[in-house]
This record gives sequence, structure tokens and C-alpha cells, in this order.
Amino acid sequence: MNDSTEKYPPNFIRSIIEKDIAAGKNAGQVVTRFPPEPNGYLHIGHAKAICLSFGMAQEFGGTTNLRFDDTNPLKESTEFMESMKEDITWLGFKWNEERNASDYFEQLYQFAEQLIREDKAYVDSLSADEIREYRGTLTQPGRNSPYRARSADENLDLFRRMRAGEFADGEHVLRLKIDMASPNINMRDPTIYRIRHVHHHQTGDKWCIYPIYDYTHCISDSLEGITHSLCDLSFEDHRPLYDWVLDELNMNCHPQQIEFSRLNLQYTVMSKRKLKQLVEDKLVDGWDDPRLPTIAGLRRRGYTPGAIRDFCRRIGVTKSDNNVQLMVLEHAIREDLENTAPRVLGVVDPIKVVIENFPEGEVMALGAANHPKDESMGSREMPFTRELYIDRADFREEANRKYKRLVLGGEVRLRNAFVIKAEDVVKDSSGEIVELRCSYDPDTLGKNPEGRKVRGVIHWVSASHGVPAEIRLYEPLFTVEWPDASEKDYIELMNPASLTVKHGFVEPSLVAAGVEDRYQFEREGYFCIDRNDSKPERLVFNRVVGLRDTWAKIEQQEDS
RNA sequence: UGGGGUGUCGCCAAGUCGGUAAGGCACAAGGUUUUGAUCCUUGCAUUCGUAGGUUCGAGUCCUACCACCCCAGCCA
Repeated sequence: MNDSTEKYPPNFIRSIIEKDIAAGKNAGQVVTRFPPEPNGYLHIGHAKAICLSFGMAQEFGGTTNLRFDDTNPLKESTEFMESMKEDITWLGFKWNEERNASDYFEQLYQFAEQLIREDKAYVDSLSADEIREYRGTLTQPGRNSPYRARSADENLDLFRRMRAGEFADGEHVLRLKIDMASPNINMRDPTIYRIRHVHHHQTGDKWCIYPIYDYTHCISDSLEGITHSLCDLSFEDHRPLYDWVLDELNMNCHPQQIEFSRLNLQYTVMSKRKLKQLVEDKLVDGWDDPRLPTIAGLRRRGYTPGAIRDFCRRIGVTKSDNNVQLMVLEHAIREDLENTAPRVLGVVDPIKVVIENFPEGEVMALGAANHPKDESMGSREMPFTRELYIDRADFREEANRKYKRLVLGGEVRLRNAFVIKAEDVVKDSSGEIVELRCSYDPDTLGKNPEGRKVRGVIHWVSASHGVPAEIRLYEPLFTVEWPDASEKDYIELMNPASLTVKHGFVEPSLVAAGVEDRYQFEREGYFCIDRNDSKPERLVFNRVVGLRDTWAKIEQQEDS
């Protein structure tokens, strides 16, 4: 994973780091961190941040810490911590140290006392509503709280009693004394501690006051010796506060916060709130639903860590708003699987074919390469029998010249096997085709028939030897490209056809398929064994992504 | 009417000290092909949000304007 082919193309963050190293800043070291709040599952947007923070450190011989930003016990849990560790590891990254912001609660507290003693922080006893009122608006300056003038001694006493649990939630908060008239709202005496009599998943009941992100994050970074603290653009106007705290505390390590724009990806939503609702309201099958942009979902869908990393590299890192097309992600996984996925034959929407001139009961073993270009992937045998399945879409009673598949009275090549000819169609009372009666040309195995040109090749599976399989086909979870941009509620924009379950047949070699094995079903797409539901006796495949489909495009053009 | 950002091809994105617009995705046209896949070849911004200015020369410097995004949690 560490090879140079995975290096990022030029970007502004790398330039900054290169300059810092050239200037001898931080003794030439690069230490980054990835600081998720354990209140949900990681998604593809986090993958962008992970690849960047870990990637930059890796590239310059540095290290990256994993730090759970667990300052709000109301929303967090160890379950989410575990999932995040698993996802990061699966993505292929190794953190140097695992920390929790809560590891620093005592130090954070002591720093707060220091700020109080230096008259840089005070206990405010205004209510939340009052604080909001006093804060002013975007265009109007705020006003000082009447409690702003409390003496350091009084503040210290109050703050200690806050810690001791003498007050109820919301009775007091600790605020930084900066500037209520600042044009930057974040600098208008931000709250840094609030009272919350709740159990914390790491510190238990030790604390009833919890520090706020802005105060916690910069100090945590400093304590860990982080050199470059990468985060998304929403924290850009928090940077003055980040710097203020470290400066006022005289911290000897002052990391540089650098912001980049978050990923916007087509046909999905990325906000934790929305993902959480989809999961909790059972609109999807858990955090790892293959339709979700979560790392766990992409994994279950069949995406590889390498493809996700490649995707993150392709989209780049900038400060500009970006709207990335889904096809970029799809291209990344196709490119990976094109080279690595063994080819097999699987029929998603089966229709029975009887080869009338092939003896009943006979089984012919036909060799098939596992990859058209990579002999090292070996070959296997496929049983050819009198009764087969082909895909419904590969037969038409009549069609024009552009249709290169099986037509009544016409011929087609069965992949890795013989040329067959459709002689007759059997339909049920409703007119639905239930069976095709065909003949095969025994002299076409591995060679073209004499004097005729067979234009098409279709895939097939032996009806008697094929293995039934559940095949899950996925479409985008939302019907519009940018659900977040719509004035409609995103729930209303969900795609009712995002999951289609098919019952098809796959060639018998697949009974040996293991969890998360990925294959190319030739002419169909890439499929992955579902890690939750597939059993050897009941195979379940997820379609990762279809093959590029030029034919579908041609058909569409003809329709219009 | 406050502050902070961003504007280079349909999308993403390189563009060093100003020297005459990388690349990827997508798209189009050919070629190879027992996957309408892959692969190969070719094409695809006289123009860099707009308008002025400086300069022999500007995406890169200056000025003004326009558009879009973020910020008023005791969330992160």
C-alpha cells in the first residue's frame, strides 16, 4: 500500500508540508491525526480525510494518531469506536497511537484553571437562551455577560464546584474571555465547558463537566505533538480560536491547522444525521447496507480498500466546493476488479434452454480461462449439459442487425462453448417465454463455424449443475443527483428500486467461494459474496458495479 | 449591510520567479476481441467568474464588480 503509485498528485497541503520541511519547521517531522467523533460510522467522506492525513504522514516518513473526539458523551459510544477502528484498518492504514480526547480531561481541566487564574476565562451563569441573545448576530456585535467581571477567585471557586457536581446541568458554563464584539462569532467568548451529569463511555462517572470541541481539539493536538492538523473547511473560522487557546496557554507545540473542502458525492447523502436516520428508521439494512456510502457499506457492497484509496487520490484535495460524479468511484472499482477478479459465468435472470441434439444425461467438461489476459489466474472446467440457462435479455424472437445475441432462427456463441441455434420458443398460457429449444453445432468448440459468421457471445450455466444463488442488484439510494440540494425532504427522494433481489444460477465452481470473494460475472458486472448473508449452501452475491454497457447506450439512443 | 472561503473543459483537478492552459473521469470516432468488457489510437478549453489596468507578454500582478459556499450549539 505504501508504494509510490499511491502517492497523491500535487495539492496545496503537500506544498505546505514540503515548505515546512524545507524550512526545518518541526525538526522536519510530520505528525498528523485523524480525530473522528465516535457517534456514527465512517463514510467515504471520512475516507478522503483518512487517506489525506495518513497519506501525508506516510509520504514524509511521519506518523498518524487515531484520536476519538469523545467530548460529548450524549452522542457517543464504544460500538462506534470499534467500527471506526475496523474500517480504518480495513482501508489499509495503521495509526501510531490510539487516544481519546477524554485521556486529556484532567490536563484540560488544569489548563482551564490556569486560564481562569490569568483572567482569560470566566464562569457564566446566564442561561443558554440568554447567552445566545448576548452573542449578537452575524452583523451586530455581542454584549458582555453581566458575569464577565467576576473575580478570578470567584471563578475558580465556581469552576471547582462545577467539577464537584454542586450544580445542575446548564446552571453555569465556563467561557473564554476574548471579545464579544469580534466580527468572528467564534471569538465572542466561546463556551469551553458545560455541565452534564451523564455517564461517559471512557471515564465513567468521574466527570460531570465536559469540555467543548474548540477548546479540546487544539490542546489535544498540541499535547500529541501534531505538526499538521488537517480538517474540513467548516473549521476555518475556528482557526483563530484554535490559535488563541494555544497562544494564551503558551503551549510549546503549536500545530498548524489546515482546512480542505469536504467531499460531495452524487446520488447519496453524507451527513451523520441523515445516515443515522436511514439506519435507525430501518430505511436501510444497517450501517453496512451496501447502498450506503459508509466504509462498512462499501465494503459489504464489494468495494476494495485499494479502489477507495484510488478514488480519494483521483478526486484531489482543494478548498473549492466539489461535486464528484458517482462514475469516478465506479471507475475506480472497475479498474481494480478488471485486473484482480476471476471471471465466471452467472445468469441473473434465467430462461431455460434445451439443446435438443445434445444427449440427455451427458456432461461435457469445458475448459475456461479465469482471466482473458492473465494466465497466472489459471482456468477451470464448466459442465456443459443438455439443459442450460441463459439470460432473458439475451434472447429475442426478432430483432434488428444491431442486436448481436440469440434470435429465433439465428445463432449465437455460448461463451467458452459451442455455437447454438434457436429453433423454437415455448410459452406459457400468458405468452411468457418459459423455454427455448435449440440445437448446437458440435464442430464449433474453440473454432468458428465454416462459412457462417456468428456475431454474438452470451453467457450460460448448466441447468443441472448450476448452483442457485441470490443476486442483489443495487441502484443509487436516491433518485436525484444531489439530494442535499433539493427542497424536498431527502427521505422522499429515496429510490424504491435501489435494491432488486434476483434468483439466478452460477457455475458450480462458485460453491468454493469464500466471504468477500469478488468475481466478474462475464458480460454482467462485478459481484461479491455478501459477508453477512451468504452461506455455502445458499450463496448471496452483491453486484458491486455493472460492466461498462455500450449496448445499453445504443438501445437508449434508439428509443429516443 | 459582519466575518471567513471559493471561482481553470460536463465533473474532478494541475498550473513554480508573469512567457504563451497537465492529467483523470465522462463523451466522440476508429482498431483488436469467443465478455456489446478490457486494451490500443485519435479527438475534446485561442481560454482560465466578469470588467478594466500594469506589462513586449497575465490563469498567474493591481483595481472594481459578480456568483456560490460556511459561521449566530452549553454539537463536532
